[in-house]
Amino acid sequence: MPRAVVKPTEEADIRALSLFNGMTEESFQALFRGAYVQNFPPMIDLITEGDPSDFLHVITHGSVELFAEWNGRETTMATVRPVSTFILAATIRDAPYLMSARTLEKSRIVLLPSIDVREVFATDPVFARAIVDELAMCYRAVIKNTKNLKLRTSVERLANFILRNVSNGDGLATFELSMEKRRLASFLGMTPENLSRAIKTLQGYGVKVEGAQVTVHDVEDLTAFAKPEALIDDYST
Amino acid sequence: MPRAVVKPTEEADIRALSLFNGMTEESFQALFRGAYVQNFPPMIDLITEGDPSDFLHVITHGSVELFAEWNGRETTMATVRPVSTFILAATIRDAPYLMSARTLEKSRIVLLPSIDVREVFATDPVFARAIVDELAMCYRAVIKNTKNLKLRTSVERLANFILRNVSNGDGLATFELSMEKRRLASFLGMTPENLSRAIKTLQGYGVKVEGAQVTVHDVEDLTAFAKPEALIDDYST
DNA sequence: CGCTATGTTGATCCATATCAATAAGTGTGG
DNA sequence: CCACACTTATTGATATGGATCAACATAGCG
Repeated sequence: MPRAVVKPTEEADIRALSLFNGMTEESFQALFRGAYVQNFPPMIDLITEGDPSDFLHVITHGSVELFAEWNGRETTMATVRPVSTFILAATIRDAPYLMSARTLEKSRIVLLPSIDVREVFATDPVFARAIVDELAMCYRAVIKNTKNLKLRTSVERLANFILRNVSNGDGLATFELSMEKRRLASFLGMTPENLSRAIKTLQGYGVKVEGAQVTVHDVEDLTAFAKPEALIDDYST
Repeated sequence: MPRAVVKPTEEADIRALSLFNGMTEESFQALFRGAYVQNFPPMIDLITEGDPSDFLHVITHGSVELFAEWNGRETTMATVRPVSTFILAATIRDAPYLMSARTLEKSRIVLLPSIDVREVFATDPVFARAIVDELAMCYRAVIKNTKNLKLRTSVERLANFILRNVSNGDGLATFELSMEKRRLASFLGMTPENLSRAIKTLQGYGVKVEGAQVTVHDVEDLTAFAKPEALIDDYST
């Protein structure tokens, strides 16, 4: 694999991540000494579940899908976007990956040797604290996701997904789907056919989907149906 | 609430937990200075989701159910047994609990003020490392659980649950259910009625359930059906 | 003991998956 | 730039896993 230099602007982006922004320059350099960067085309497998976790991955451009397989079935676990890290827990525990990862678009990935991450963790208390914060947040995100899956029907999950995305906007109740519908379906725990029908069901609550463009005409109405709540739908805590 | 002294044997049990066993005596004492212990009857609510996380909980006797609610529905997220901690992530992030907890039997709980946990975390690198390990393990456990839920049918989940429990035994393919069936059903993501039928279905694979006693007559056969795999069913990594 | 909660079984309903056909994009090479 | 191939999305028909409702059995527990 061709090893590329990390661009200065890129390094700055990564350093701005909460995981890295408080650490000493010395620690940061120690982390990046063994790092390398690569550009990947779409639909390239980056990691396969079960493999040893040699690198902490940081995505700086593009998008990556985390997915899992069992007995011939496959499900989307998450989609990762810049700038963020993924598979931190496996790196920390020096344990095999539980999920596979593939690029969805042309993507740029920084690879930090896991051994360096563990090394710096041991010497830089600020970094240690940041890793704990990050892990605790990831843990809580997965718990929220489990509640979402177990307590809601597929239409309710879709309704809340839509609300979460439009509310992030600038007041205009519209947004663009950031992934293919079939991946969204898998992420939400349903089939593509079922997603199509769920969208139709939500038309009754003022939701219109044209291609990737989602518009909510009556946020009140959709909210009354979806009943979003912080302990499931707020990804910031 | 009556505040009780932590018994020496109990303190030893807690110190033996991987989370605490490497830390300095000084740190350990700092953690336990503000600690208190309480005995609770069965079916007492210990914490309610949404509440601020004032204490890290350690269960030393009994059993505790972690559950979540939304829109009038309730689901069992996990059952906690001695000696282990729970709601570590909320404590670390100083964020509201995502799950509620109630005692299932008479239980003894040690409460460590969250503020002390965060304080000692900042000063004791061994403790910091242990917390990270614990959190990473918890994170991975929830990911495994999500894979279990999304990739398997309810009968498959039950089959793997049974295998996981009998294989922990002494070679004899039998074990006792550690919780009521309705809670097991909820944990596995199904209704009690459905669990009854799932058990019947597994009779065809040599599973017999009499009360709480589960016997597997043909582990080979059940394994062939359940297809357990480390990346979902092994809780140790 | 008898009450109350839990568990089982049966009948039925509903949500979601599956199968199948078509339509609509999307990318590729001539 | 268009035609073709291929993937994705939609729609309809049907099957099925699982939920719900109801009745009854059973087991804990005061």
